[in-house]
Amino acid sequence: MEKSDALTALAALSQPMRLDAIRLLIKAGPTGLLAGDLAKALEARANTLSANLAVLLNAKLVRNTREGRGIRYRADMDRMAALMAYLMEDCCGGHPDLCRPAIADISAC
Amino acid sequence: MEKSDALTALAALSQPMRLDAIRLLIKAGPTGLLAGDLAKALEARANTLSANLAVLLNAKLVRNTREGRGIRYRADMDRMAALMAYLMEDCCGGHPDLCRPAIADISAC
DNA sequence: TGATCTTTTCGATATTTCTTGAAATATGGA
DNA sequence: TCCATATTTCAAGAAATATCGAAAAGATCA
Repeated sequence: MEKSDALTALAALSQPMRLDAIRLLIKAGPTGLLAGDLAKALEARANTLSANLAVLLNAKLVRNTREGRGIRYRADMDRMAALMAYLMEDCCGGHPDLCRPAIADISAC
Repeated sequence: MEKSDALTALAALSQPMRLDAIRLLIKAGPTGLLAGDLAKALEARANTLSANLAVLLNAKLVRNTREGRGIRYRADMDRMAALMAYLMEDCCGGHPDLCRPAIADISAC
């Protein structure tokens, strides 16, 4: 992951509604959630949530697919894992091998 | 970690100079870096860097100690690990046990 | 086709954040 | 004490971001 991608992802996550949204999507797992259900769960207006989901989409932290009238959102777990790997890169005082395996395991969730 | 702590940490990380700074500090390990050396490495003005380090301090992602005329900064690896754990909490579709061990390992770096 | 439901887009305003120059504070040495 | 070095604090202006109401776009069903 490149620096600009990490910055975009971190900025996307650093907003209350978006942080709640992605955690709900992560919790929901591969099934994901419809935008409308997410709006209900978050007690958010449809247009505000839509704007925030667009930010998460732009950061590639979520993906969406149309499903009848609704649109289903899913968290991109690989991207989340890549972000965390970027943050911890070169940790352990120049001995990254001590950290990498642990980080790799997260992407297997 | 609570939601407000995670938001503060993510906002702190989502800025170019601060992201570079914490990664350098993580790379530097327990020794950390003097503010002045960090400023040179980042080619940043002292006051701008100081403002950004204050944001990282407020987020508790770094700590500082005076050392003669200089001030030494160190990354708080426990806090970084806690942030990542918060992000991945309840992942794996309600079976967090699959993820927790991997995340716990990161804090051992 | 027309009615309805779901979601997004647009335009405006309010708030927050970033950077900078100037000044202040703290430490160590002559 | 006086001076130089290192870092922070303050105030202000520019830029980015969040939210809202209104309206538009896409999809389904009678």
